Amino acid sequence: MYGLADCNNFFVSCERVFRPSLEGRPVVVLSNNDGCAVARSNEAKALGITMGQPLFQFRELVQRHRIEVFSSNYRLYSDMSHRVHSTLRGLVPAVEVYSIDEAFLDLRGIPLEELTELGHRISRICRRDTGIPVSVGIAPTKTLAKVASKLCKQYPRLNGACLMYRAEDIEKVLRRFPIGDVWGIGRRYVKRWTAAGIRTAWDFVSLPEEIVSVQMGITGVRTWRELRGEPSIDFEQQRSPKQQICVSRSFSEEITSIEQLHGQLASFAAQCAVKLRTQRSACHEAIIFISTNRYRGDSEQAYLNRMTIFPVATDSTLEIESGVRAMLNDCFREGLSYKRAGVILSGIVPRDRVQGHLFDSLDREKHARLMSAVDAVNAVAADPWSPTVRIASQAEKVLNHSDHRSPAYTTDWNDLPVVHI
DNA sequence: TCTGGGGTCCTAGGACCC
DNA sequence: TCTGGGGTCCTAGGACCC
Repeated sequence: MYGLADCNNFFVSCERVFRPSLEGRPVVVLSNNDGCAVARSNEAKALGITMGQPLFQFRELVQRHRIEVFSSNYRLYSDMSHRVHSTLRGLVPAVEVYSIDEAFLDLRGIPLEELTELGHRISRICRRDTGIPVSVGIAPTKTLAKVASKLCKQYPRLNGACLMYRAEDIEKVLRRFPIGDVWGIGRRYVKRWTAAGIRTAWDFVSLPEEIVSVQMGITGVRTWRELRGEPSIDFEQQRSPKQQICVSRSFSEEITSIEQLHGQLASFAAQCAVKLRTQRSACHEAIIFISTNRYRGDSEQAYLNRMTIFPVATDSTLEIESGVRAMLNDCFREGLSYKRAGVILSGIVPRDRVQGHLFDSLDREKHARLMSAVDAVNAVAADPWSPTVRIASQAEKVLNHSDHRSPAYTTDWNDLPVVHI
């Protein structure tokens, strides 16, 4: 049996831990740049605010219902996420961290009759030790565990845990479960299946395997099998290193000068490099892209990008940034207004297995020593957007709105709150 | 006026190898 | 008229996830 522990309205719950007076009130957390709603309390959902809805579309609701609005505060959320995950590790044999607010639990070997109580215990202890409400779904496969955890949210009477394993119970649930809510079936497939009269998860599992295979390939067949109770998606305890690392942002204002754009891209490059070093990798490729505001119909649109190849895989901020600078000089077009840009690193290999190069002229030892010194100093400051030590081309100012940011309560003592009552 | 960011996996087709 | 067989690697695009 597998479990899925899913934090309820996670970002909102994080804010509520430190502002208990927000309990019972409508709360929304916004995406970067204060653009869209990315987390909503149940009260905010009830007011009709949808996932990903732009703030300007529901400003009036905010006023009318005194909705509490927050900019996203990832330092707080990722620290709270670590707390939840480590709490879970203390309660079950193995945990697969799936996302910032979800973890799969390996429950093989635990007697069936103990599972419901275990689920409730997990939910209770997470709440007690971290302040975060957690829904625990338990079922024979990961996909069904996901279904079960959704039921917890739908039915408060389940008290945070739902065990689902008897065939007749599963059928009863799947018959009422919209196909689009199934893990692995997204918008495109919903459209296709609905057009064919397949609306519920039960309709889907009742299809012959060949049809699913032809329409959706092997990934669809896995989902189909999982819904039928056959485990087909591996449980992966340790996280594999990322194969691609990206930092990108929309700017709060449009940028026209190459110098200003360079400052932002240099910051993105530096943050990418930190992520790369944190996972002890090096990269063979860097890509940049710059683009205009895609929502503006009244000006010229462009999406420009370049790639650089490093013959010897690198994790040096200096080397990556100089590649970024060259690419920007190459693709920048005068006269456009840029709204979004990003840096992507790929061709990622483990740092201790970097292939050397006969004609390499760089003193890699020296770069490595410098980078680890820089990382050590910046780790103390904790804020990736204003590091203590940075290369000169990095912008000092982030061109980003975050007008409703809460303090980084748990990680930064410079940021400690005034008193909230 | 205002519209997020960061990832993964699979497949088909082309280039290339012997 | 008839034109082999068996592979690998890479890339772009499409789907998905949170």
